[in-house]
Formats: sequence, structure tokens, C-alpha cells
Amino acid sequence: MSAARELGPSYSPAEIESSVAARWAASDFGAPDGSDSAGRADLPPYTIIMPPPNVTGGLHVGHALFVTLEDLLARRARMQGRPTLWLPGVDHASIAAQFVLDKIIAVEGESRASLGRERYLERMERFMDETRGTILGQFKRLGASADWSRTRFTMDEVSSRAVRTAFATLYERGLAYRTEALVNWCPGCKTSVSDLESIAVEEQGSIWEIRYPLEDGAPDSGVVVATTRPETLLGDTGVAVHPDDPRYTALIGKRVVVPFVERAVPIVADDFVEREFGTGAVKLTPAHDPNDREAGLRHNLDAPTILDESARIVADAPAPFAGMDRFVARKAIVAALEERGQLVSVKPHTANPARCQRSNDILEPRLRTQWFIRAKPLAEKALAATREGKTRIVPAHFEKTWEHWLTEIRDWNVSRQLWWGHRIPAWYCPAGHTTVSDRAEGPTGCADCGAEADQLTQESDIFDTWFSSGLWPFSTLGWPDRTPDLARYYPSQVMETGHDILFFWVARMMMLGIELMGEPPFETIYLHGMVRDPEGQKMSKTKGNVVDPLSVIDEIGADALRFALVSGTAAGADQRLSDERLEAARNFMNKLWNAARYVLMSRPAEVNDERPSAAEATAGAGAFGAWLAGRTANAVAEVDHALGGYAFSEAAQRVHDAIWSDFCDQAIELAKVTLGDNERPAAERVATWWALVDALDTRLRLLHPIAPFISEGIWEALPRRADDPPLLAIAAWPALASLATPADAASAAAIDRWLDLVREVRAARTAMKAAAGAWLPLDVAAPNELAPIGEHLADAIGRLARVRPLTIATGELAARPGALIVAGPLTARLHLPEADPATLAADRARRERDLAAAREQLAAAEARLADPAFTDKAPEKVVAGARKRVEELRGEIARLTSDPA
RNA sequence: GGGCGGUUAGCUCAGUUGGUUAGAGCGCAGCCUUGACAUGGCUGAGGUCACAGGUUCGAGUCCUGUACCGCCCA
Repeated sequence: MSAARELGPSYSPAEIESSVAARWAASDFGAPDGSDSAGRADLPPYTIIMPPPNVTGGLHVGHALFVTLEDLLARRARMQGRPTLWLPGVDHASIAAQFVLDKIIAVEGESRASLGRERYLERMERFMDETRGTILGQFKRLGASADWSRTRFTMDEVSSRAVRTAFATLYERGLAYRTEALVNWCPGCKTSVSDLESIAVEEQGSIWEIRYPLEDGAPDSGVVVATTRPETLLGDTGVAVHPDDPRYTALIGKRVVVPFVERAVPIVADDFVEREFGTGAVKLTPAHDPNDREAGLRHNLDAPTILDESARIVADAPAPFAGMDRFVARKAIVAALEERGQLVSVKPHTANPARCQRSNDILEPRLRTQWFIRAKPLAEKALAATREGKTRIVPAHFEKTWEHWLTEIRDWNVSRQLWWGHRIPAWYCPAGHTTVSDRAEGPTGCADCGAEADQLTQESDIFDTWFSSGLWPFSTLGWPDRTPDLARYYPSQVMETGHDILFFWVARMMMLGIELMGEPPFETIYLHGMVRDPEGQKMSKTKGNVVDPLSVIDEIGADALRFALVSGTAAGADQRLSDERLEAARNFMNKLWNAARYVLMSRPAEVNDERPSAAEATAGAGAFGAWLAGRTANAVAEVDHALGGYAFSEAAQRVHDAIWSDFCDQAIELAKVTLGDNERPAAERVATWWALVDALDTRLRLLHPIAPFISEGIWEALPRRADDPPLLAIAAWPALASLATPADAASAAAIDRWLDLVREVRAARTAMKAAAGAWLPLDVAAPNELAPIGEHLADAIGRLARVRPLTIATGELAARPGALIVAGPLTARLHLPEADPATLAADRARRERDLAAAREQLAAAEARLADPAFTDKAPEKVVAGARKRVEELRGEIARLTSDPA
């Protein structure tokens, strides 16, 4: 398997990606214990549990980003030899799934109500069978190298058991309880929704000021309360004022009458009241407002519910309001108040009502008996984990928000009034006792009074989906069973996800992981930003600005998409994805493809199939080999360092430069002359070629985590060493290499000096408008240590600078006419053709400008060196750098002040 | 109102413990169809690093304040 193959004449991502994907699919390299696994027994495992995407969703660019980043991390770890588990799965997404299915069955003429719970869930299972694999299949098109054999679903048997066990455990430990509380109720979806599923939108509203007369007073007595929700006054059981508000001090403790219900309610003092808001007096409706609820509890007020589950006024409310929709009722009540002369004023007000993400209905606080998880004790442990450094958050600034949120955390309402999901494993007996059981078939009887199982009724609510996904880092590994996977892969190394769910999801995994597993589920939490459109707007279907990853892949390939996304990922910040950026990535892939094609095409006939070791290849290629190996070593160090620090965009940049600038623009161009010159010794040509192959090989390894398909495709076409694996995906990550000897370093540096000269010559040619194709004579004076390498590379230098004849002398520069070129230690005379006066004038102007700048910098540098404060305090390296700079600037000034021709 | 982040080239963004010479891609200008690549090559123009102070031998980088823009929480 060592014969080099040819690469096709043009870069065609679709072709490459499908053929590479087929080879990957035939391998189990993605499994840490697969037969193709590159995992070394002496290295610790590397685990990433994939955040499970919504089972009903299709691939969007946010998925593309997270899949790319996680795949990148997994591929690098795998190449490093760590037994790597990237565990995929999907989330059952209760409310989203019901939303989708409801629409589907509506077309079939059915509804949730018509089917009933049991048949609806059967229908859901069928729907899941259709959709479960879709999005993971799309992840594969992105190149995801997850362990598909361990794919999980939050509603599968193990997860279901994990949910029951977790809840039963929390209940036993007193961390789960049932109580009446206000929840965010969506009257459209008829369920409570989590904070994440609600969106606050700024809207124009009003503040109504309403007079509540004293119980035994005149109509103009009492207080004027300010409210944004007059319709809830039917549920008022108090009025609150600030204890220090002199306007109301005298009224505290007196009773006022709520209109329509004609209920006498107390005026209470509570410092939650904002004196500046409205009149400084607010009505209290404990069943319909969170603040009022708190105040109501503090002051022992009743909490009558006056809205039903559809947000209509309840039937036993006074006529004519009973049965009215909440907004109809608002108008009716305001009108009636006005009629009664109790409406004092209406003022415009900007409010932020929370709306349901799905139905867009304004959410209604609703008092219900719900299951809660006690958050404080769990949150304290999660906080301790990050404070003690057991878990690190990247980027670190999220730690502050993390701290803030976990300190302020409130108990977690886990009840959802839906059908699709994990039904809460709590049973109630006729006597009102609660039994929680982790058994699939439920409890055998009431734990308190022993009532028979058939007398128990199970809680009808299901769990918030965050509850099952909170168990994901260990339920996916088999928990509650103590499986070998759990022992080996928990805790995971990285949780990679969006910062928008740091609290909703990540915090829950941390809390439950610590509580149930005894240690935090991740070593590092890496949070990525959002992918936005070119204008910085959020992508949304309604705006029509979404980038569809699948069509991008069709057009320019998954590699280019991935490269573009990785390039844009810096420090967890949001990124803008534009066509230009995608195009740039595509061009890069094309460049690489063609460079590789060149390498394969330029293979000297004398090359046999035996690929030499890297050391042999480098040594055989002399100065060029040393130079190229040095560049490669640099690239390895930089890319490895960047990836180790989650500096993704920097890693992409470094790989890009190592390939495009170092390899394509310089290495290939330098090697071309040697490879194309059959007069040269075969050994030199062969060694040069192998040096190119090695350099390319290492770059492909560095690129592989970012752009796996093209790197794999090219790598497999390169001649391989006997100990190389069949796939780049399991080849070794480049080790941090260094140049073997000081002589190598000197050779490498010498080549850089000659390349500097080439650049200066090119600039001089352009400045003097010499014809691009013209061969110009160049005389070079080189120090002894640079001359031999210049002679050796003379053909290449001549070609790159387009100079001929090229003479290299070690003494003084020949006193012949021509433009003086100074490039560090090298000086040269370039024999340019006669330039026209305008060009000469432009060149002179430019020299003047550069000269002025150089002199200014020289003066600054000299002044710095003359300052003892600098030379005493600055590190030696910096002082030496300043000295060197002075030398450079003097050379620069010499060049600029010399006669141009 | 509280918290966090941002402001660097025409545009989008890097810039990792402060080191004096601030980078990239795209765009722009000129030249070039040179046998890997025009999805390309070569050369170049373009930045008082938002503003004002401060610390320091030295600040894009640290501190304080101001302005504007985001995000999160109330």
C-alpha cells in the first residue's frame, strides 16, 4: 500500500468526501474500543458526550459549529493516541415533538384529544422511528467521527431507568418535593414552560391607576393602586405599599375594598414595592404574579385563582366577567371601573411580557401543584467544583455569570403537563400519600399506608426534558448500572456547547452529576458563540437569513464549511458567517488540493516505494530539508499550542499559513527548480521530493481535525511508511519536533535570508516598473556563511527573483551601476532597465517616506538603549532585540540613501 | 436598575501572562494566462488600536472614568 496515486485534475469536494466517508464507514475507528481504534492502553481516555440535538430538528448552522468543534477535539485526541469516545445521541424534546406531531396528526384528521394519551404516545413512537436517525445522519455529512455504535436517545430504556432512579434518589434524599407554586403557563400549549422556552419582548402597554376605597370610607378614600394588569384584580387579596413611604404610613393595616368582588383586603407594608412605580401602591394578586405570590406568603394572604388553563376568567367570578378571555376581560374591567369612577388615570408604559417561544402566547403565571427539585444544596456543590478548579469554564469570563446564577438559583420546577416524555414516577394513594418508585412497573403499594397498587394513581405530568438531559453525561454510559463504560469514560474531558444553555443545561448536568455520581461530569466546559449572518443578525427562518449547512456542503464541501466555522471561532465569541468567508475556505481547500497534486506529479522517476524516515528525508535534502523541517516544526508547535488552549481560529490560521504560505508559496517554489532539473543528482531530487512529502504529510495531520475529508483523501494518496495506519484519522498527531543540529538551524536561517533578498528584489523590480518577465542581472555580496547556500540555491533564487545572470561573491559588492538591494546581511546590485522620470520620481518619494520613518524609528530605538532605566530593567532578550533593530534600521537607511541606479 | 462582553485596516475579525516593528481573510490598486492552482502568482496602499486620565523604562494589552454597541438577569 505504498504506491502513490494520482489526484484528479480538479478539486471536487463531493467526490472526495463521499469516497472518504465510505472508507470511514467501513471502519470502526470512531469507537474507542473498535478494532481500528488508535487508542493506546497507556493513555487516559478522552471523552466528549455530545449535546443531544432535538430529535425533530434538521441540521442548522449551530449544529454544524458544535459538530465541527467536537469532532475537531475528538479527532485530535484520537490522533494523539487517547482512547477517544465521542458519544452521540438525540433528545426527545417533549414540547417540540408534540408540536410537530400535533400538526402531522391534524392532517390525518386526528388530535391529541381524539387519540387519547395511550394512542397518542404510540403514534409518537412511530414518528420517532421515522425521525430519530435523521439529524445524526446529517452530522455524518459534516464528517462527525462519533462512536455511532453507542448512539443514545433520551427516551430509550436506559435513559428512562436513569430518570426514575435519579428522581427516586433525589426524593429519598429530600431533594424532590411537591408543592403548589407559580409556573410559567402557556395558555396555548396548556402546559408550563421553562424559562428557556419563554422570550421577553418589549411591548407598549399601560399603567392603570385604580382607586380602592377604604372599607368604611368615602368613595374617594383609600388608595390608588397602579397596575399593568387590571383584569387580575378579581383575584386581589391585598394592597402593598413601601413601609417607608410617608404617603401611606397612616393607611397601613387598614382595609380597602376590591371592586366587583367587593372583598375587603388589607393594606400591607412590604419593601418589595417600588415607590417610584405608578402611585407607589400596588394591588396583590398572589395567584397571578410571582412578586405578589411572595408578598402574599409573607403577609398570609389568600391566593384565589381567577384564570383557567386557557387564561379565561373562571366561571365563579362575578358577572359579566366570568368566562371572558383575559384580554377581553381587561377591557371590560377597565370600562366598568371608569363607569364606577374608580379609574383614576391611564398612562403609557413599556413592559416586557414573556411570550411562549412556540405559540407566541403571553405566558400566564399559574398556581399549580408541581414537583420541584431543591436547587440550593445542588448548586452549592456545583459552585464548589468550579471554584476548586475541578471543572474549568472556557472562556473564563463565564465563571462570573455562572457564580451569579448559581448563587441566585431557585428551586427547579420539573413538572410539565405534556404526554411525550418521562412520566414522573410518583403515585398517589386515596389517602393522599405519595410513593415514588424507580421500578418500571411502579410501586407495589403505598409506601405509607400500604394501599394496594391498583388503588394508586400515577402522576400525570412528565418531566421537564432538562431533567433527562441533566443525566445525559452518565445515563449515556449506562447509569444507574455501574457499567465498565461508566467507570472508564466518566467524567468526560470536555462539555462543548453554546453559552446560551450554560444555566439551563450545563448547570443541571453539573448539579445532578455531582449529586448522583459523586464528582462533576466534566473537566472542562467549553462554550462557543452563536453563528450570525453577515450583518450580525441572528439567523432565523422568518428573516430568511439562514445558512443551510447541507446546501453549503453540496456547493463547496464539508471541509470548507468546517474550516470557515473554525476560523471564526475565537474565545467563545459570536461569529458572522458570510459567503466571502466560505469562499475563502473553499479557495484554501482548492489550493491545498493543487499543491498535493503537484507533489504527486513531480515525483522523480528515481523515487522507489520505500519511504525514508523523516530524519533521513530531512538530512538528504540538505539546507532545504532543514529549512522546511524547521517551518514544519514551527507549525506543529503553534497549531498544537492553539488547539490545546481552545484557540480555534488561531489554529486554523496557523494551519492555513503553514500550508499556503510556507508550503505552497515557498517550499514548492524552492523545490521546483531542483525537481524539474534532470541535470541534478538523482539523490538530491529524490531527497527533496521526500522532504516535500514529509512536510505535506505533517500538514495534513495538523489540518485533519479541522478539515478531515480532504486531508484524509490526500494523505491516502501519499506513499506511506510501513508503520502508518490505513487511515489518517488514526495516524499519529505530529509530535513537537525540533531541528536536529545547530547546523540545521543555521542552514534554515540562511535560506530565510536568501528569501528576504528575493522579496527585496521583487519589490525593487515592481517599484521601478521592470517588465515582469524580464530577466535582470543581479550581483550579490554575501557573508561567508551565506554564500555556499546561495550558490546551491542559485537556480531557485534566480527563478524566484527573475534574475539572470546571478553572481554571488563573498567580498565587497562589485562597484557596478545598479539599484542597491539590502536584505539583512545580504547586499546586491540589481541592473534595472532605464525607468521613466515619473517612475523614478515616485520611487524617490517612496524612499523619502520610508527613510523618514526609518530615521524616526532609529532615533527612538537609540534613545531607548541610551536610557539606563530601560537597559537595567528590561529583560536581556528585549534589549538584544532593540540592539538588533538598530542594526537593521542602519542597514535600511544605508539602502534608502544610496543611489538607486 | 444589576452583571458581563465589545469598540484594532474600507469590511469581518485575530492579537495567550505588558517588550517598543499591531497581523489575517475579504475588498482595493498595479503587474503577471511562468507546465500544481486565475478558486491563482507577485508587489503595494491602507491602522493617532473608541475617547480622557493613570501605573510603568515600556501600554492595543493593566487600572480608573466617559461615550457608544451588544448579551444576560431583574
